[in-house]
Amino acid sequence: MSDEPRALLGRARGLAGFTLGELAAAHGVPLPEAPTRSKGFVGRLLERALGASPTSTAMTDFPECELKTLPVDALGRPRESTFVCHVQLPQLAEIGWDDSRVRAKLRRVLFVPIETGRALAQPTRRVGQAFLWEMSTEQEALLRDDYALLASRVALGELERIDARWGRVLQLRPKAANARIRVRAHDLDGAPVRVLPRAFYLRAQFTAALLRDALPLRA
DNA sequence: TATTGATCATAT
DNA sequence: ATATGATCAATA
Repeated sequence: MSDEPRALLGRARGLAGFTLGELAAAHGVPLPEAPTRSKGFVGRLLERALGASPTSTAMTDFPECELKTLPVDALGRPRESTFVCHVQLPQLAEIGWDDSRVRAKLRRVLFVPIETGRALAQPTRRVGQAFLWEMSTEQEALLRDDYALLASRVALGELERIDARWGRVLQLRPKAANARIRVRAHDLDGAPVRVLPRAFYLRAQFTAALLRDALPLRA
């Protein structure tokens, strides 16, 4: 690998300790007024702070690295799952793990923890210690198994039986503006059907493990 | 309280 | 309509 990911990590670590308010001010970004209306704000702010091309058509935010903010509580535990990518339902059955978008996205990830919580107003939330993750053999085996399970059940026409409980580390959940949105898919006979869009997510328990491996607590 | 299913903003 | 950035809010 080039040293780009390392350089990026260094820059991300330089942001540790700053509040989102400070970061927004430094980049001339207005802070959203309603927290519920600002779901993607943190991610876009960090992209900007780290110089990712906002309109990158590439698979990942940076040539060799995907950027993900990670909301954590006061104890440093992830508060949410992590979105990976939409599922291409019509093609899922034909795309194996090795060629999947999930694997491409997760090849190398720069995680930036952000301390978040109901009691913490967005401008006062702080950036934590960023870390770089590349999946281990064991982690990839877990991801591959979950992907294979989900893909095979979809191929069997059982999409509607799949819920967020499936998968040990990788799950399939709705991903849409609302529950009435539909996308094209097809049933076992190849007949077109319209279904709620789904996406792959990493379970919070999984990213918690990544955090522990990367930033072990010290006494 | 942890997790699932639903939702919101922005851009192409 | 699709993709990326996610978090909200109802439920188990």
